[in-house]
Amino acid sequence: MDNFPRPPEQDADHTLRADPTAPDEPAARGRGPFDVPAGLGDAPASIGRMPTVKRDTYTPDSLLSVAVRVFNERGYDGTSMEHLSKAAGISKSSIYHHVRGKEELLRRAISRALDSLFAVLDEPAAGEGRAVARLEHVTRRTVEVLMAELPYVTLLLRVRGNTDTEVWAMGRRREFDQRVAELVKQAAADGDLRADVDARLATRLLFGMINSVAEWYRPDRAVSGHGPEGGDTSAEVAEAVVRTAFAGLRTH
Amino acid sequence: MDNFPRPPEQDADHTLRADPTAPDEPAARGRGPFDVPAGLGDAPASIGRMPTVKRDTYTPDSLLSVAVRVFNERGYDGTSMEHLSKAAGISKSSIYHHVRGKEELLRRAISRALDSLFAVLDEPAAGEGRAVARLEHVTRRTVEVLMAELPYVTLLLRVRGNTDTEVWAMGRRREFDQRVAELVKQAAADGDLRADVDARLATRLLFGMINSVAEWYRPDRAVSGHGPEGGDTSAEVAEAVVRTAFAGLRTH
DNA sequence: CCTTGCACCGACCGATCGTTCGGTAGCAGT
DNA sequence: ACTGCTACCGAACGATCGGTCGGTGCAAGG
Repeated sequence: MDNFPRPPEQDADHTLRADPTAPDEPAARGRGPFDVPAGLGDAPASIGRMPTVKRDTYTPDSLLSVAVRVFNERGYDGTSMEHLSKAAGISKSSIYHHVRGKEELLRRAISRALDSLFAVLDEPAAGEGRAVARLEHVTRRTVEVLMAELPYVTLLLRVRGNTDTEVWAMGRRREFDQRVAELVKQAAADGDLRADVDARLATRLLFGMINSVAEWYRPDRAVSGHGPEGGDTSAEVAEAVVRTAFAGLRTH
Repeated sequence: MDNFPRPPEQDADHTLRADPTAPDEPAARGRGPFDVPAGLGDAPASIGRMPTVKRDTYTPDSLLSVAVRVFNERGYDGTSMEHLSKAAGISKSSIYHHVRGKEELLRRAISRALDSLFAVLDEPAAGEGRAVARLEHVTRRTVEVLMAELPYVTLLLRVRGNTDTEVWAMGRRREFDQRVAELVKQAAADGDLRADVDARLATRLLFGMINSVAEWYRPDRAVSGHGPEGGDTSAEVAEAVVRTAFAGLRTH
């Protein structure tokens, strides 16, 4: 029905593995003093202490980036703390040194996504000019933010509402949606959008197109040069979404 | 970011409920001989036995319809056999009288979705005429099937690849996708689709729009009369998707 | 009346869940 | 040398997981 890359190479069975000591990812690790953890390199600019060299241990944020990757591969409910510890290369109990628990990881990730998305609505171009132009701007920028914060936004889009955190996330997401829906309604009132499709339905279809980018875009494949080989840059995809959504697939 | 109706009214906490005997849904049930199970009424035409009256106990299919509803509310991984037994109004062990286990329920549901979707590609109008017309037909019919088989297709769309069944489902779904992608490529070669958006990307955005219907459509709200109050019928939504995807949101 | 078989049950299984606890090695500051 | 702190560990917690087992009540067939 849709596109997606690899299934997460399969744990064979996901219950009762043959050799329970076999590591999932970052091979045995002697646990010597200076083993660099698995998923560093995307941590925020290290503050204080030794400024550049050595960045060794986990911070809540660097651990988060590992956790979010696993959440997206297996689903939040399908991810155990054991999975996270294997992926991070530290023991299960060590995770609790950095964060309160599994749900805090989810909350941090979703917060980050929501903050980035709401920031789009505060950009000047989202509040000035004709409604249809503001709507196009928000569409373009939302796609760009989605791609820049891909794993965090992806997690947000998949929330089901099973915990308090998830219910809160769904509520804030609905807020964002309604802000955009108002733009659509205004643009329709201006006569800039086709009248034969209801504004609420149009909003939903627009978001359907935008959000679907999270289903197939993989940043490692995007190395600028577009075309059938390399992936596309963020701006190129955003432009294609705007063109397709507003002008349609068909030639005229 | 998108639309959706209610979060599933919250179990408060989802671990360690205050009163472990409190039922989740179909109140206590004295377990008398003629308690009618929770989710009947959408079972296939009852074969054999007493033809009309009495339809009491579960069949694999009627149990499936209950299970799929819960799967969609809580997510597959977030649903325990205990959740299913509460929703069905029978004990956990009784479920195993009808199906082999949790994963068989998933497999049956996904099979049903895939069969319905692939059937669209075998319709005459999907193979005759100009590629762009065939593509429009497949788009329209896929939306209609998605709405008719909503819970089953929704489940398919959310599969993550954690088990063998899920990997198989993702593979078959990719097949469907590629069949449609070929139609897009052909229509682009005919000059009927805009040349400034790559065919692969166009396919993905088209599916993004189609599949997003599963995120917000709720059949109980669709009582024919369209407009701002009642929902829309299947054919009306499908028509709107085709119009929006092929002609775009903007007026010309 | 007796047997058969279906739909269902409570009790229980070992495994795994998220989380807690009591450590310990190594470094910085004094 | 001692203290305090950070980042980590293994072992274990009670709860819950998907699934199995040996029944039980009852309608239908003989």
